Amino acid sequence: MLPEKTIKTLLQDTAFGTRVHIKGWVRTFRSNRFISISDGSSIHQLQCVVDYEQTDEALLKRITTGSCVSVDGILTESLGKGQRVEVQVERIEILGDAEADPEKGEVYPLQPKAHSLEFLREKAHLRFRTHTFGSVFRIRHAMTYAMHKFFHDRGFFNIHTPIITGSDCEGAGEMFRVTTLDPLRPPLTPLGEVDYTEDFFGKQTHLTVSGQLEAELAAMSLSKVYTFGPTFRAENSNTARHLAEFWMIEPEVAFADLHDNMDLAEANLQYLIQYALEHCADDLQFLNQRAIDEEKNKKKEERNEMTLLDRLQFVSEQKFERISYTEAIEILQKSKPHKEKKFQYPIEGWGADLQSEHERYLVEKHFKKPVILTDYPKEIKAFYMRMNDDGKTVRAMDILFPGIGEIVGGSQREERLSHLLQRMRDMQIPEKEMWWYLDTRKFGTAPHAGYGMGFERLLLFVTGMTNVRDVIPFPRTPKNAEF
RNA sequence: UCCUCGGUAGCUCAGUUGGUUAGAGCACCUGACUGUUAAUCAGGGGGUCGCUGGUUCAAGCCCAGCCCGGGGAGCCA
Repeated sequence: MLPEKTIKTLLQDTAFGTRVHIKGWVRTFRSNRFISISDGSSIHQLQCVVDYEQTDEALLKRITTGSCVSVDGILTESLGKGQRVEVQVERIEILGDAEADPEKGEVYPLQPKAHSLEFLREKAHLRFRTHTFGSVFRIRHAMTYAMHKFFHDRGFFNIHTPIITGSDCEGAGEMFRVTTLDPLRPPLTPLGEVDYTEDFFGKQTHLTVSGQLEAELAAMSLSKVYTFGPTFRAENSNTARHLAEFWMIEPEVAFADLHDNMDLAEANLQYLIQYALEHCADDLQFLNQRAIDEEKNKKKEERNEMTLLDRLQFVSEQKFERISYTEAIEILQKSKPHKEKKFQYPIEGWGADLQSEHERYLVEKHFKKPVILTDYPKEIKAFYMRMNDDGKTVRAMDILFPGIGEIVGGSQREERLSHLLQRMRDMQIPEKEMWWYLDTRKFGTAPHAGYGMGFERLLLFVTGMTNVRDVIPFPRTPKNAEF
């Protein structure tokens, strides 16, 4: 039977003397008397006090770290320090042993001590049971909820864009193929090529790399829409910021220009951070302390100037700096590291894409706050971004966060058919396959704008974790699809 | 994919210029203790030193190739 109250609510309870029932997993068992139990409802455990003299010794032996127990007892004010309430155990039942004897079976791998994140990544099926990952995934949930709430409260409609896509020109990198053909003996055309007309969908299909183009279609009627779904990139990226399967939020707004777009994205980010500060205080407090402890092992120059909580507070209040790409190049050319030739990649001048180190300089050294870069050269941006009157730049915007880099990438979209067609020809995007996208520009086209926000990158910032593989339950990266 | 650092007990790590039987803390087992907070104390078991090959009288240590992981870069969210 499901317990009436979670440990989270019991820890707040003042009904001392009442009988309570809890179920959960043992974190530690101290002094043959104190069982620290977690049910995941909060970062905190409930201490259950067992009378070892009145309890069967064989049963006590089975109360080990990781085992699952059911407890009936009396809620009391704690006699010891360190916790407000505890439960005097009347009856304890082992629901699931966590075998502790190596001769009988495998040892439960999680000990009541700090494990490395790399080790826990290989034990992703069990890492939910640690403080850190419990906190991370409670926060991940809160951010999912707050994301929907943010858009819902502003009159947006959530659109489920397809995960399997028939177009391979979404313009955002390598795609995973989706097929039911026999890989060893695919049907062939007379020319000896694979005959995809025989495939499940009658054409080549892939996993989506973005829901943007479909979201644009919906925005041309529902005005304000957003997607929040999984996204797939078959890039051989091996970094702390990239996943082959990640979650992305893509709002698309009719009648919005680039400024509206920046305002929305800034409000979006600040709302989520404030929501976390307000609703995830316990978990953030834990992660804050965890980060402080971690920093102690680092060199002075690699340490953060602010704690996690300070950073969240700061970013939720500060206006983001907004500058154009052109201004950014000027700042970089006047910068100390440029003059002293400290950049690994020299500033090539106007037109070149910014390197990570340049973005980091702008965000972490020059402005010391989130920066929105706008109006990039058209050559380094996607075909659907709206051309400026100068004919050289497009209405793009990237939001750069300290320690993370690009957290949002967006633009005002090119709504003028002739301009769009010109760009597609320049960049060799096949018009034929994009007929449905071009139709929106033929029939009642409207100015509109949108952006993509990397959910895991947002979570990096909110939780203070430093690798996206540690903010998604089961990370998919090159050479790793375990669990 | 490139650069770089690493892989030694279940975990975290030490292991000197190549040299006898490869160590510590935690975990585990046995016992003691019992209002603890990652409980404490005593004792015990536990190793294909990532894999393959090479150099050498002798390799955890040197060399080559491969596998895996971290950090950085590129691609981007």
